Amino acid sequence: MVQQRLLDIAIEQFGQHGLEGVSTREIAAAANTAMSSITYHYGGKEGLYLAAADEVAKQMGCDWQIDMFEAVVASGDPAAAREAIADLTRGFLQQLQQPQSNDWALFIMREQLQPTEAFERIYAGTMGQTGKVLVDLICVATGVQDGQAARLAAISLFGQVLVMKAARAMCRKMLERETLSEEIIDEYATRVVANIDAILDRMIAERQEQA
Amino acid sequence: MVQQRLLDIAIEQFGQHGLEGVSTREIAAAANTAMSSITYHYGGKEGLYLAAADEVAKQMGCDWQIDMFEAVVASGDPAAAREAIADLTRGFLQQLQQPQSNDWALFIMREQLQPTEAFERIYAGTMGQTGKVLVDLICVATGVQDGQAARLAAISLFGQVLVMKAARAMCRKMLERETLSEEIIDEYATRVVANIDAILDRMIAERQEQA
DNA sequence: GTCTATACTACGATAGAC
DNA sequence: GTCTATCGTAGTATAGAC
Repeated sequence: MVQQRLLDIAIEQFGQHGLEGVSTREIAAAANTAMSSITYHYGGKEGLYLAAADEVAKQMGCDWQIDMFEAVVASGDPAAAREAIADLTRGFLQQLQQPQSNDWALFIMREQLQPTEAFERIYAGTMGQTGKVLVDLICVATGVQDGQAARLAAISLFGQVLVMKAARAMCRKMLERETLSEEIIDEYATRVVANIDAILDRMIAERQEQA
Repeated sequence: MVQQRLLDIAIEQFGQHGLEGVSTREIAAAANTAMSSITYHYGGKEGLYLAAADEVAKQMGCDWQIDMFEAVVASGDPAAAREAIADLTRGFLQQLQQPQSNDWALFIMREQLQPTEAFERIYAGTMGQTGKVLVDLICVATGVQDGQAARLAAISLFGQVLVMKAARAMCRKMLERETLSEEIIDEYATRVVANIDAILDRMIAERQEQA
């Protein structure tokens, strides 16, 4: 399928070099087709970019099932929620480590720095849903009612995962490694899960102090 | 000064659009000079880019004094180290919030995604030094001897700060705000400092368990 | 639907006037 | 030092053949 080939290569190339860093000729050549196919199927470079964003939103969350986490939220069980947060964290950290996530992760990072309409499309998909579930899980795990407090906490948890991808070059330097092996990532995941445990405990203590 | 104008605009433009996303003509025009000035002063586009990276490394850490934190490390006082980590966190979060950091922060983010020689230069400056001090402070604050454990912890702390800049578009969406006000950032800083406190306590407990 | 050929614009580098 | 002029290359879009 010419269209799927074009999309895959578009995500890879746009992610790596940005919208302006790639030529439609390059993308077409890599997809073994003529440049004018892009004009025909997507109306032009911009159209292909937005189509790639939709594809990113699709690929991003294909691995996990939000429903399971939503069920935990519905159950209202704090211990289960805490376990679910740890699972979500480990899963996301592992997904970010897999090479096939590189393409769409780069694409998203670029859109974070300079959001365009493409970011709206991506956030409307898996990203927004996952964020919402994480916030809800934090509320259940801590008993916190204040949505704002839970959202801020969710961001701080997410940051600990994100950093391994978003500041990967710095992490490599700090850890004095050429590549970040699976063992290192596992070690880091253990650290982050312990951190989250400590943070949730702290949030519960804060809530009880207030009362 | 033509050269300083070129550097400032280069950081801004290269940061926003990447090396290939800007033309030397645009940069020269924005600096009110001729394109050939870039060839003359920096040898070409590439030379200007590397010069911009050096300028970024300079601007990045101009605000704070590493020496002060190094003195705390030398003192070996755990309570002072903990306070220093909180100060460093708050300071960096505030610095990232200031609009003038946008230009060089974008430049660095781009280099994290696709490191070039420019990243080496930036890391060799403030970034590497700050990272090292943070690791040392964590060792002092927790009594942890294992450098690797401290480095992983440092990364998780840094991630909580970084996320507000690197995933700003997502944070805005999650917090349902068009702009991230100073109040929100203060609230977030309070959350992160409390998180760090809890994490350091947890690390001390882990160390005592091991013994 | 997919390709070739072509029109038009903008790029970076350089030479040379001042 | 800073400018203008120009060269060769590469970009997107489009028209038309098959």
